[in-house]
Amino acid sequence: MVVYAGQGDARRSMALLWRSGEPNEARPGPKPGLSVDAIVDAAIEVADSEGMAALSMRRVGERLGRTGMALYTYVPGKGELIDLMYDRALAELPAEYDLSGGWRSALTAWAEQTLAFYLRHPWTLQVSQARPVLGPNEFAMLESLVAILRGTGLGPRRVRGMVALLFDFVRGAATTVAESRQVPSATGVSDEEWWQARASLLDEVAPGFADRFPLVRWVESDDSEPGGDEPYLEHRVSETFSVGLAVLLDGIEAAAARAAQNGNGGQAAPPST
Amino acid sequence: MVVYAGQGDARRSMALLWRSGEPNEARPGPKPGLSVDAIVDAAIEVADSEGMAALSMRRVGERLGRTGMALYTYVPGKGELIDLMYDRALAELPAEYDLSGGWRSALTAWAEQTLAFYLRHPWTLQVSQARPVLGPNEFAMLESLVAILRGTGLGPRRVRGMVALLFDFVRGAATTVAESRQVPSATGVSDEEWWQARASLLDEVAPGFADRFPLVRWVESDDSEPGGDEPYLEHRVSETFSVGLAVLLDGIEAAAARAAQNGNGGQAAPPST
DNA sequence: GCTGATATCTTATGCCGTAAGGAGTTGTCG
DNA sequence: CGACAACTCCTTACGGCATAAGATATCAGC
Repeated sequence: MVVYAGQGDARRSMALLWRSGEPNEARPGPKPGLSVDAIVDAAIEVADSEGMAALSMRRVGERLGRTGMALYTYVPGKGELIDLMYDRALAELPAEYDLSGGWRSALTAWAEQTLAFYLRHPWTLQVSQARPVLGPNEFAMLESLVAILRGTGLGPRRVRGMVALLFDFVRGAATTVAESRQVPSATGVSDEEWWQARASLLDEVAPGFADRFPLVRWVESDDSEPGGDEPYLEHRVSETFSVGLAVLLDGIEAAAARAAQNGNGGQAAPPST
Repeated sequence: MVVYAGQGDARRSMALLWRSGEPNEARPGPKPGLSVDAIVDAAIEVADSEGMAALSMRRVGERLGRTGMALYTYVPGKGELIDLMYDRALAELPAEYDLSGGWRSALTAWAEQTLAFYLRHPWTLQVSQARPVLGPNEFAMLESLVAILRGTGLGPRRVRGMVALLFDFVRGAATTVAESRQVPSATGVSDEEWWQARASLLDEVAPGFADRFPLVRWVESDDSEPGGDEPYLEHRVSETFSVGLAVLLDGIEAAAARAAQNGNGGQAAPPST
C-alpha cells in the first residue's frame, strides 16, 4: 500500500525537513543519546534491506539499541519519519546534468540515473506523490529536471505535463523491476520459474486460453534480443524502458517543434489531435 | 503501501479467478450462507468507500453479518481476496474500442476510460503490477489495448513498450488525483487550502526558498486556463493528462512512421537516439 | 539541594492477519 | 433410524503494529 505522510503538526515536520529551528545548546535533562539523523539513517537501512513493509518503529529503535517509543522524542510519528527518509535519500541524485549535448541526451541520462536511484531505494516508490514531501531535495530534483526541459523551449504548462509523464514512466518501470525482485527473495523461486509455473497453471485452469486472447499471445511472442544473464522480467523491463524512452523523446521533440513553429513556447497552440 | 498478492496455493487461487472447479451440488454439511461473489462484492464496497487501508477481513465479514474468520472458508486469505476484487473490478472496462477513427482516437478513448476506471476504484492502483493477477479480465484489458496498438503496424517488442508506457502514464495521473482527493476527506481541509498552508509554511521555514529554486518557481507559474469548479490539483492533473497524452500519441506516431519507412514493423530498426 | 525540563522505558489500547480447535448442521451410507 | 464425515461458522489466542499515558532517571541552573 501507499504510505501517507504524517498529517500531524505541519510546522514541526517542515522544520525537521529543512533543519530549521535547531535546539540551542545547554538544555536541562539528559543528553540526547540519539539524533534525527541517526534515526533516519537507521530507518533507511531497514527499508533498503528489508523493504518498506518491514519498517516499523520498533525495528528502527532496535537497530539503535532503543525501544520503538524512544524515537518519538525526536520525530513526531512514523509518517514524518518516512518523509525525512525520502528527502534524505533524494540527496543522492545529481543536482544538475550536462546540457552541452542537448536536451535529448541530458534527458536520457536523467532517466537512467533516476531509475537507478529508485532501484537502490525501492521503498521510495511507495511514498505518496500527490501530497509532496516538500523537502529541499525534492525541490532540487525537480529543479534539475526542469533545467533540462527548458532546453525544449516549451512553456510551463507543457513542461509540467512532461515532468509528470517522465516521473510516471521512470517510476512505473522501477516499480515493475522492484516488485519482480521480491518474488525470488520472498518465495525462494526464481523469477522465470514463477512465470512458468503460472503459465502452466493457466493452461490447466483456463483451457482455450490462447484462443480467447490471441493478441495477448501475439504481443508476448518474443522478437527481442536474448537477455544475457538478466532475469526474465528485468530483461523485458529494460527493453520496455528503452522503447518507452524513445517514444517519450520523440513526442517531446514533436511538441517542441510545433512550439518553435508557432514561436510561442507551445502555450496557445492547441495539440494537433 | 503496495499490496501483494497471496503467495499461498497458486492452483487454488487461479481456480478461483477463473471460476473453474466449482463444487458439485449435494454436499454434506450446512448450506453455505455466503459465496465468493458476495464476499468480493462486499470487499469492493469497503475498498471503494473507505479505501484500501480500511479493508480488513473483519470489516468485510461485518458487512456480511459474519466474523472475519468466516471468510476463510471461501477464500484462502486476504491477498487472494484482493486478487479477486481486482479482476472483478476490471470487468467494468470496455472489451473493445472503436477502431474506425484510427488508433489515435481509439487510444484517446482508452486513456480516458481507463483513467475513469482507476478513479472509480482507486484501490486498484495499489495492486501490484509486477506479479500480475492473471485473471480473465486482466487479460481482456490487455487484449483490448493491444488491439488498438496493432493499428500502428509496430511489432510486439515495440507494442509491449507502449503498453507499459501507457499504463504507467494513466496510473500515474490517476494516483495523483486519487491521493489528492484523500486530503480533504482525511483532514477536513480543502485541497487548495492545504497547498496554501504548505506554501506559507515553506516561506517561514525555508527563507530564500524562491531564490534557491528559480526554475521550480518558473514551472509552477500559471499559464493555464482557469479550471472552472475543479479543485486545484485536479485541474492541474487534467492539464497534465492532456499534455502527456499528446506527447505519447506523437511519440507513438513517430515510431510508427519510422517503422513504416523501414517496412519491418519496427523490429530491426534501432531507435534513432 | 531543589525545580523543572528532558530522554527513555514500561504498560496499555485497539487495530491487524490468521492459526487452532470446537460447536452446530446436513448429506450419505449402513 | 443412527453413525459418520464433510461442511460452515464461531471463539479464542498469538504475535505484530502505531502510539497514548505515565513512571523513572538524568541533568542544568537557581
